[in-house]
Amino acid sequence: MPIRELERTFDPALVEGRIYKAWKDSGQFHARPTPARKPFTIMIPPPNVTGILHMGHVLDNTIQDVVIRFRRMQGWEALWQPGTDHAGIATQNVVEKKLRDEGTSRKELGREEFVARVWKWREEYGGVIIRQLQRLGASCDWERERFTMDEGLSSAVEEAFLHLYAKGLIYRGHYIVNWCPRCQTAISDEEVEHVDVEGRLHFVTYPFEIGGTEGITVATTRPETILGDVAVAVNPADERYQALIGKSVHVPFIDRPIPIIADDYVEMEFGAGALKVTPAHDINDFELGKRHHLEPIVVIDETGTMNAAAGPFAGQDRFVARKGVVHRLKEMGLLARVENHAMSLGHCHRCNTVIEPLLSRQWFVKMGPLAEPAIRALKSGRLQFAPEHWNKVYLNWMTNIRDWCISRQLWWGHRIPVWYCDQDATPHAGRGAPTACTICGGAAFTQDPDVLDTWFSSWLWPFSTLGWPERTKDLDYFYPTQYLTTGPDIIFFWVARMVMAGIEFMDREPFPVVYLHGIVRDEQGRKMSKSLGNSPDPLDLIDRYGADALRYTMILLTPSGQDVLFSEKKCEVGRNFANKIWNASRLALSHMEGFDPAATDWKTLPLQDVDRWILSRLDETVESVTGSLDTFRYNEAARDLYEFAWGDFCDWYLEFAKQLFYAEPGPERTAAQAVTHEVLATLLHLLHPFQPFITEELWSVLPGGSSDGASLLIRRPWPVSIPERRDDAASAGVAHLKEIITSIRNLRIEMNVSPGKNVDVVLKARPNESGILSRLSGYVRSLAKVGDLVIGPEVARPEVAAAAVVGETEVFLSLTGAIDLTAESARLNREIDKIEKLAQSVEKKLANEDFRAKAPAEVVEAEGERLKLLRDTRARLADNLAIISGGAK
RNA sequence: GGGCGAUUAGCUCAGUUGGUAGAGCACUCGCUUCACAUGCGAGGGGUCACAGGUUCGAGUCCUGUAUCGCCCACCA
Repeated sequence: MPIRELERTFDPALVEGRIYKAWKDSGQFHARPTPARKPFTIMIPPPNVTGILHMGHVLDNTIQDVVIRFRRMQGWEALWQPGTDHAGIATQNVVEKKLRDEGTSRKELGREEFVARVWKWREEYGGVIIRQLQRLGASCDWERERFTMDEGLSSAVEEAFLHLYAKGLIYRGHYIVNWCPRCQTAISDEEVEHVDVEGRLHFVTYPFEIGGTEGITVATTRPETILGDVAVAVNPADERYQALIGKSVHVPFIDRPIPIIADDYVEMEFGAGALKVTPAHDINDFELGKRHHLEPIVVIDETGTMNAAAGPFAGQDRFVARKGVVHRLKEMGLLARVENHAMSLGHCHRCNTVIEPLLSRQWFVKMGPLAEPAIRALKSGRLQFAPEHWNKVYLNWMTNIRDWCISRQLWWGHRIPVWYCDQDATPHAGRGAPTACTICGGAAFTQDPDVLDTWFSSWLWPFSTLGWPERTKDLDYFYPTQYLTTGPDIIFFWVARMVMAGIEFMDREPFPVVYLHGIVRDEQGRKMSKSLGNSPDPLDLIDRYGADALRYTMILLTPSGQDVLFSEKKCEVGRNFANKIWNASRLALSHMEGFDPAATDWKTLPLQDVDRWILSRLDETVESVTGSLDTFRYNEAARDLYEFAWGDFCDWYLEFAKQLFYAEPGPERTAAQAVTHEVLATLLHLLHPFQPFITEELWSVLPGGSSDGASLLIRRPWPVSIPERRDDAASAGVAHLKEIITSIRNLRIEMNVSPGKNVDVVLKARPNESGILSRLSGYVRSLAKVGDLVIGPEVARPEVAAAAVVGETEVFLSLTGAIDLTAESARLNREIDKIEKLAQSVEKKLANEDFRAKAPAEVVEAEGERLKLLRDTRARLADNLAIISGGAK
């Protein structure tokens, strides 16, 4: 193809849309049960339906797309299952905000109408993130897109609930839960984010007599909960309080008499050694209260406001009340002192409101029985994390697991499939209301108003998306999946729970391997967030740098499991690399006229040393990239490709090949075309998972490539290693050649030879190297701009010359005109010093008897060889120095 | 309180069985040479956090220390 048909600079905007359409139209993303092939299944971590693409998604989905394309090319029936998560709280919040802007509210609309509005919102905006993923190049099987509120997935949720209910693993009860006063719902322990804060520890005296100031002093960080106190507790072994145990004191403000009780739980050393007991608003106090049969008193309601039981503070916000309580205590002389106190405070994962521990009636899943087999799965090796230190994190959580609060006081979500008899409140679990109450025979029922935690649907994702509870063909074929990758932030929310669900409902772990990548941070190492404004918009980056560049940069930047410090400028690496590939292809294509890869007979092609060398390097690259992808070292694969494509193919091979490209047509020229074509074609295959758009585009214009649906690069086979291609002798020869060329270029600059001027060079080489160097002499001439070139074992040194030693070859740059002898001798002295230092360190090593005796023979031998070479090099350089010095007089 | 990760060139980071320390960016010098200035060529720059230990040999293995970061945890 004539080169003018490809733009001088790669422009992603011109190709991305067209290529993506070609993939989708060809149906190449669609996976179906194929008996002849093995399934390779990846489940997309379903993004929030409210979400917009952020850098974390970019990393996550790029890795997955690299993997799925790699496996697809390897011949697996590769399914990447996409979809979105209904995200109960997040979505409800978004729609509620919209209603507020419209001047109405959820409660005004009523439940049914509100849910209808959420669905409508989802129709309008829910697809944003899906379209964004497509722009990134994600090759999901979009025909299979699922949503956690779909009919099928909802049915799976009911099935799971009823199954666990029947087994006695779901129960309902009054417990202290994490309550978000803003979202006005209970949340699970995992949804609470603990933040270290500097709190205040208030030492409050509870008087023996009403109105008195003599009493027992307790320490508390939450003075407003004083109103709900039912006891003061001390340690039974604490001598200070022995006499007081069993006596009673009065709660300030409301003068309620409460007992002083003894319990081991109280730490004598902490605070005042005495603890106020508020069972309704503290998890520990709740347990303590149960042990001592104390009735909890609720003083804070579900909006975080003090209720009627809070006496004088009723109606105040909890934090306003705290200030008021402290102020009044001081006035009453009951505040002994206040200390600063470092503590950690729970916040709502969704809205960052301070969590209120609240006594309420909720549904729970009993986790112990589910965790046990999930622990065994890891210990037996059927499940592994990568990097493996996450195994410990998983095990630690699993072994200390607590029951899962699954009910949410929301309207958007899967409603709990339990109906209560209107007469006697007996609960009945089932699909739809029962016909008659099993206890009283009543026929009127009301469904539980609460919905289930969003993760109660997400944890079923690996099989619910494939049809469960129906035993579909897809489910049989594609479950279990082969691989999961996600961020460590959802290891408990999602990963661990999927393992438990997979084992419980499918009798099989959902995946054998979980790869956890790092978190994308900004350059200062801060987490990217909306409020900090430090998160670039990935779509904007795609517009400016291209999806290929963004993908490649993210992969290159992400070593296994480490966090990534991202900045926009780093996208330039990926962009420049894409452009390099583009231009190398332009060069190659401009010399392909008349070349037909199908007609290539490799057996008769007159391959040269440089051809054998680049084919060797290509084969090494195929092997290393495949190996790295197999072992989740994506950044290493990307780096190896970068080095091969840029450092070997572009910098050297294409420069070598130009010699023949511009030569007369003939077998040698055809060989150069064939090798260039082969290397480029293979390179495009290897790069395709990382840079799908540009590689697909170039493949479509490469001879033998095609853009028709059948031979899209996305469906081409992954290159395999061809060991016969390796040629160590040619590789060593070319390595030597490159060093010599570099050395001549260096001498030219050191000697101030102008870039445009030819120089004459003499290479004095060992007999065994003269042959290959002579064969390669044309490359020395063109790449180092050499005029006369003499090569041989017995060649004469030019009279006026700058010299260098490369391996066992002496390089002489003939300088006919003026030579700066001072500069040259200074340079030689520097070189000699460098060699001398190296030689001395090797000598010292070899002089060590222990080294000679204990190190492996081949290491000792290699060091010996090295010393010989160093000494030889030094001697030759010294000779030249002597000649220079002689000539200088 | 427990666990984990990090500490290598000015910056961001690679470095998988221990055997002569690497890349990109930045920097210096020189080049618009017929694929590419998103480029080409040649360079400078590192007691691999610190202290011990194992070893003929340690960035790499072991122990400890320091600093930073993350996760888990019911001392109010």
